[in-house]
Amino acid sequence: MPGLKLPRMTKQRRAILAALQGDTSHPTAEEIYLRVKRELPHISLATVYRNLRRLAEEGLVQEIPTPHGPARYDPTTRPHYHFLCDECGRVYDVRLAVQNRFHHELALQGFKVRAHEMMFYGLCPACNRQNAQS
Amino acid sequence: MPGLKLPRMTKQRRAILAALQGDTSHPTAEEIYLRVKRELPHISLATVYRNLRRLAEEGLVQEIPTPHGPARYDPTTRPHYHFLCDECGRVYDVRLAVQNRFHHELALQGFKVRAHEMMFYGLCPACNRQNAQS
DNA sequence: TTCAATGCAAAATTTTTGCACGCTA
DNA sequence: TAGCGTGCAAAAATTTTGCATTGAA
Repeated sequence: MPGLKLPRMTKQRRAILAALQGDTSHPTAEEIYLRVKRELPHISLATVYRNLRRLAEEGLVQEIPTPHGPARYDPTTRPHYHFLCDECGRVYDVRLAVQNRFHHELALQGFKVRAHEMMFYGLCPACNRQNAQS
Repeated sequence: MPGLKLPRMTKQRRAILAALQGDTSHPTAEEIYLRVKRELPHISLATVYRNLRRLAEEGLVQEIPTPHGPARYDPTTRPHYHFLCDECGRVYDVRLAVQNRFHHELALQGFKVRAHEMMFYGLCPACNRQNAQS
C-alpha cells in the first residue's frame, strides 16, 4: 500500500491547523506564519511552508494557486469553489452545486481524478457595487 | 469607457502569439521563450513575461496558475477545462460541458464574473495505465 | 516624431533546501 | 533513543522592474 506515514503532532503543526480552523479568508503562507508567530514566536516561515505542503498532500487543507500572487490555503476539505476578485484580491468561497458527474465523465476518458478546483474571476459584490456607483 | 489601448504589433508579440497558436501543450513562459528565441535570438525572458501578461489581460491567452510550478499559457480563449497530472505534470485540455449557468447563479449572489477556470488533479490516461500494470 | 515596447541586469517575490539540533512517539 | 520535524540561513525558482535605447505607428 502506498500510504502516508503518520505525521508527528508537533506544536507547530497543531498551531497551523488551529490557525486555519474556521478561517474562510483563504490566507497565504505568510499570513498564517504571522498569525502562528504570536503563539510560537520562534517558528520559521519554512516550517509553515513545509507543514502546509504536507497537510495539502494529506488532504487536510486545500492549496489554491492564484495568478500573480502567493498560493492560498483553505481548511475546508469538502469540495467547493472559489471566486478571486480582480480588484481587491480577496478569495471567496462560492456556493454552487459541485459537479461530481465530471469525475465520472473523465474516468470514461481514462483519467483518474483525485480532486478538482474551480476558480471564478471578476468583481466581488463589494467591489461591484463601488464600481457601479462611480 | 475603460478599453485597453491597442498594443503595438512588435515582432516579439507576433512571434509569441504565433508560438502559441495551435499549441495544446500549455507551455510555461520559459518554454515559450526558448521556442521564440529560435526566431528572435535576442528576445529576453522579461519580454515574454510582459507580453504574456498583456495578452492575458486582453483575453487573447489564458494564464493557468499551477501548484508548485510556473504558470502555463493556453491560446484557447473559449471556455474549457484542464487536467494536471500528479505524476508527469502535463496539462491536458478536457472536454466537458462548460457550465455557463454558474455565471448566472453567481450574478444573483452579487458577483460579476469575467471568466472561470476549472482544474482537475489526478492521473492522466498514460500514467494511470502504467500504475495499473506495475 | 513619438512614446510604447524592448533588452539587459538587477531586484523582488515566493518557495524550497541543507544542516545541526531538539522533541515526539 | 531513534529519527522526524524544526530553525536558521542560504539558495532556488519564478516573476517583475529600472533604465537607456529601439522601432512601430
